[in-house]
Amino acid sequence: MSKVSLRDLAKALDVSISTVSKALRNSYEISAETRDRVMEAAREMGYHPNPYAGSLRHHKSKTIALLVPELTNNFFIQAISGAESVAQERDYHILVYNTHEQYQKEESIIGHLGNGRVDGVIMSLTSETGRYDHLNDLIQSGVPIVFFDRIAHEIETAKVTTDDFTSAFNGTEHLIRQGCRDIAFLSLSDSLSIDNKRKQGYLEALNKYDLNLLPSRIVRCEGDESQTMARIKELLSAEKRPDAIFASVEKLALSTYNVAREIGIGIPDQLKVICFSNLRTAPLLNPSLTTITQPAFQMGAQAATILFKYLEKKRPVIQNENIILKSELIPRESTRKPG
Amino acid sequence: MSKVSLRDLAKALDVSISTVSKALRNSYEISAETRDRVMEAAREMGYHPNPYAGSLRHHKSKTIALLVPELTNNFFIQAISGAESVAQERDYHILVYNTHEQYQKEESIIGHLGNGRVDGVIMSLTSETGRYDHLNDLIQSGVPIVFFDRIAHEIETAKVTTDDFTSAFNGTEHLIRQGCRDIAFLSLSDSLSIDNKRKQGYLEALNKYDLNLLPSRIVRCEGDESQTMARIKELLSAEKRPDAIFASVEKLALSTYNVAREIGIGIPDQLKVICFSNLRTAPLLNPSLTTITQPAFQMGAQAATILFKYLEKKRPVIQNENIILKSELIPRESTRKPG
DNA sequence: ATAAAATTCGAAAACGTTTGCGCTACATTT
DNA sequence: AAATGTAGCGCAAACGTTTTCGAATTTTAT
Repeated sequence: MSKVSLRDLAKALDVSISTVSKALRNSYEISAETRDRVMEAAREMGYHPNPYAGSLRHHKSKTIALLVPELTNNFFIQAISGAESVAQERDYHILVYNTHEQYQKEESIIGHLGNGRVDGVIMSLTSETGRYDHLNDLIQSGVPIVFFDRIAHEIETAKVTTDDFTSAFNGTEHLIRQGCRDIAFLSLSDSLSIDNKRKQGYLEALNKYDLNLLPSRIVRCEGDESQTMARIKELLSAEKRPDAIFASVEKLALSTYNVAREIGIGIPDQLKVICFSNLRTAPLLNPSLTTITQPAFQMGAQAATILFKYLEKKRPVIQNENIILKSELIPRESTRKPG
Repeated sequence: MSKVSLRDLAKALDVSISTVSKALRNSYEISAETRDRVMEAAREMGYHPNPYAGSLRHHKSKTIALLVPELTNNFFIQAISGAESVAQERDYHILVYNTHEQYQKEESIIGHLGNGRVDGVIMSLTSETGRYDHLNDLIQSGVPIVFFDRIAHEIETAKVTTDDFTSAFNGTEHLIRQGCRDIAFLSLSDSLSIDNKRKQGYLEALNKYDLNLLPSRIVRCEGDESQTMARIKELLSAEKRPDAIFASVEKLALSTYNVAREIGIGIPDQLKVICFSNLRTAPLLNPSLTTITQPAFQMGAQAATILFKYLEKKRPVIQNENIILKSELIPRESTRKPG
């Protein structure tokens, strides 16, 4: 019942270990007769090869790591799900790590990955991550990385993102067309690639329509839920408050909903809200939420596909490549024009 | 830059491999001086031990597997997150697998886990799972399993669940007190432990209040989104439709919302809805959704804690144990009494 | 018939660790 | 001065595979 090794099989069949090994891998060196005997015995005794012995021999683990800054997040979960589905097809295993938006954790986890534990890494950066030595070291040690969404431009490898600039531009333009003239932008972190792209798209749209910007309209929301709620409440309680909110990420929009409800601001009449989001319940919210929805599942699947393509090579060095998928702007009640 | 092994260190320092190994593990056999030299060199040359070599030696992988029937599901994600957080504390690694509600996948994945790849397993069953041979085999081969939520009563091990019967009873009672007299129950699968417990709690409440049950009021919703939508639409379009829906799982409640909106049934006035759910946006829905919320994060964390407790032992055989955590009924608009 | 070639298998090294044991110096005890 | 003890280190086996190479046997060719 317990572990059965090649040696056990060999002993039971009175052949050598190497014969058993070869028979199981269908080597031409082994006669059909012995092969069948071995196969039969292997099934019967419930033999499963020890994966780590093989890994040791081949310097391949058939395992990849997936690092995300948050687990309880619809976007990242869908991305993980996408990567998982293509990994499952290829009989790869996935180690999942939560970096909790902390650079220190990211660095520590990456440090545990460079010694053969995984063949490759798919990841999205922490909002704190500003230096990339740990990542370069990992790549130098022969473990390729594919980034998705929150990428490091500085590193030469494949990156799967969405058209953040254009989407943010379109989203902002949408707000303007719905009559907004004073749009605030809720951002997560200054060091985040996507956040900056989105901010620039937002600014570009303001520029196109000659809307001038108060510096206080760009609000960085770091910290936990209560802290961001406080920042948003401050913004919305001011005597001249914005007439729209562009939230860079989903949770900031939800916080906005909560604050608006708390201090009695009506959406969309007094405040319009749009955000990047993969919330399945966006259509069911009160009011239903206008979203820019990223193809999260496809992003994860794409990242995995690229990684596996390179893993098949002998020395996998991933070429610089930018895969940019399109997000979809879905207008709903939260940005409805009055009347 | 690339892989550096004990051998490389030994060569560089002109000592034996075993000296290096012992020095790094702070063995008393090694002098403080050489220990420091070794440590220094290890840091300098960027040595990280190959985990699989150690696994091979120790028959321990410092890795556990997590099997869930769905990934894009708030409950399971929170549970995974809980397990991940305690695993990270103890420097364990987590392999995540999605069984996609398919028995065949569950069986196949479990088959890949019995050969030393993982030290233990935390899992929730597929809605298809009716036989448990694969799980018993795994346990027999020395890999302990801890179940959470969707458990197998037939297997002697630790199981982390919630008070499904009581919660369902209370939820149903809540509906009755809000004036409902014809409550339908939306179920996922007949073979699922939790589903049956919940159904029984529901029936018990009907019984207590002498409400007799039409058989057509228990609706099994298998298949994909469109199929369950069809079943629900059928239920709600009948000339005598129920005045409340108790959804066994979150997604059935959301489907109910969609159907109600589609065919113009007002919640809560014409139909009240309650469900088991870990949706963070439940308070923001239109109308806000009354939920029975399971302590998903804690369930995952508990399951992991128990597993690790046993993994520290030499021969980890987990004793039969039922940990039952309490869910919380949170009344909201979707079950509000008229007037 | 013998030589050559093909078939089938086993011995052993290797992957990178850990660890029990033995060996060498030297220090300490009688 | 001999006997014993100890500190510090290296040898080698082991974990479970895969794979190269050579040995043994059988088949085929001459």
